[in-house]
This record gives sequence, structure tokens and C-alpha cells, in this order.
Amino acid sequence: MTLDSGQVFHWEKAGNGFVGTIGQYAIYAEQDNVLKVRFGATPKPARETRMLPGIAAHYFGLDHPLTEICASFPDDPAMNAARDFCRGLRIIRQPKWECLATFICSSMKQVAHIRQISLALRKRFGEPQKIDNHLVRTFPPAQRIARASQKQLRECALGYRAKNLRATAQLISSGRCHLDAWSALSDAQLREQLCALPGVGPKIANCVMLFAYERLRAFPVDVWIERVLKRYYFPRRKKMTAQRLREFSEGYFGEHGGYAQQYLFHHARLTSRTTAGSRDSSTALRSARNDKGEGCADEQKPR
DNA sequence: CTCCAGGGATGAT
DNA sequence: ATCATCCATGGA
Repeated sequence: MTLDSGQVFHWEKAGNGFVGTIGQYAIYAEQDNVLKVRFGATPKPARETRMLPGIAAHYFGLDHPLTEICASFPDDPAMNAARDFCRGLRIIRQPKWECLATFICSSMKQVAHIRQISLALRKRFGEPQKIDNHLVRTFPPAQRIARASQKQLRECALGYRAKNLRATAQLISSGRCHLDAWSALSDAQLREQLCALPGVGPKIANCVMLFAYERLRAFPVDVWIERVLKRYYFPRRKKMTAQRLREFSEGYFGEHGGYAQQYLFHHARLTSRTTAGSRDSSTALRSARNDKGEGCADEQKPR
């Protein structure tokens, strides 16, 4: 659920688990009760092999106190349904450049598309690595993207995002922007720095803050979240702008708002299209609310 | 304020 | 098999 919840775009199903990369390392990850991690056949120094379980545990946020985090969510029907549906879902800690670059590529794209772009960039500019009998590829560093041509980047299906990705890569690789140093900034300062980068607006800045800077309060508002907020929190308000929704979300969802957002997002995405005859928690949620007479005549029908 | 840019997956007909 | 829809930023 964590790897397929729209926060990371390169993991692929393999056997009972997933293959992918964490930074420069090729990883096979499988969950039984705890997270199992296995590494490729490629010989690695013993020291690295010993460190990898810790690296994976850090990446997957296994130290996040999920019980506490979920208890901090507001108690309302939409949030409660999402909390139940997403039990165990974690916000992972992504490498900063990889996360920033991927989300610059994500603008106006759907998840399947973003996966293609990530794969194309890795194939063209990344380093291939073997894991068992699978080939995975690391995400290219900013320095590599910075010296790629806009034409080469467009060939990776980036469209008009090629220009922004290249410009941002150049800001990073030239040292004019220090992603690691920004860890010391306040949320507001960090958001300001990120939004100054080409191709980064409030939504993408919040994604990078949440997925790469451990700012668990950051609440990205995309179309899915916008639909959820409008439908369940402002059913009769006509003009709710994304700006207003952001202001509401920052106050309402609390210190782990980003987690709440991820749960609402994943739940909405996976229940938006329900197979005939099935009755999931979101259907129950709609009925429960309608039973209380809080429906709205011109409310958009669930898709 | 509106319009546009670029495009493959996905859903609807 | 075609046709419409999905998507966020920045510039005109």
C-alpha cells in the first residue's frame, strides 16, 4: 500500500514483494509481519550489506509511531473511513533530489504517467543494477540531468517540464541551491525556497516537504484531495479555491496533516471507481452522511 | 480573469 | 475502434 500510494513511482512488483532502489542501492523488499529486505546478487562490501536493513527501515519510516499518528487525526467520517482503509500506510523518506525531480515531472500527470517518466529518466541517465534476476536503475543525480539537453529530456516524455527540470537541476548542481542545507529551515522558509525553483508551486513544494524533508505537517492539495475536501468538508460552499482549502487543511488536520492527507488521498483514489455490487467504506460513508440529511443537491456524483 | 502548453493511460461510448 | 478526460505550473 505504501509503495502504491502516489508518493514514490519506481517500485515494481516482483514475486511476493517489490524491487527498486533506495538511493544507490538495489533492493528487494517484502513484508511479512515485519519488513524483510534482501539485496542483489552483485557482491557488495560487507559493511554496506550490514547497513542496508537500517537504510531500508529508515526509508520506509518504520520508526513512525503509526498508532499515535492516527490518533492525532481529526475525528470525522471521511477521516475515520480513510484511517481504517489505510491501516499500516507510511510516509517514506525519499532522497531529496530524486523526490524533487520526480514531482517536478509529476505536474499535470497521472500516476501511471509519472512512473513512465521516472523509468525513462532512469533508463537514459541512471546506473543499472542487478537485484536477483531483475534489472533496476538508480535515479540520475542533478549533475547528470543538468548536462542533458532539453531535447534528450523531452525524449523521456517530459513535455514542457523538461525546461523546468533542467533549470532546477542546474541550480542544484551549480551549488546555488543546497537541498541538504535546507533541512535546517522552518517549514515556511523551506516552502519559500522550494517554490522559487522552476516548475515548483505550492502543491509540489508540499509533496517534497512531506516525502523528502520529514515535514509531516505539509498538506499537498491536488485534485483528489480537493474533491475530498469539497465533498466531505464543504459540501454546500460553492467557491472553495485551492488557496482556501490549503488554509483550512493546515489548521484542521494538525501536526501530522501530511499523513492525514496521504490516507485521504489513497482512500479516495482506490474507492473512486467501485465494481458493481461491492460496497466499501466510502459508499458507507456517503450513505451515513446522507442519512443525516447533510447532503447537497448539486453535489457532484461520485465517479 | 482566461487560455494555453504536451501526452499516454484510462474510461466512456 | 474512436473519443473524452485526467493532471499543476507558469507565461501570455
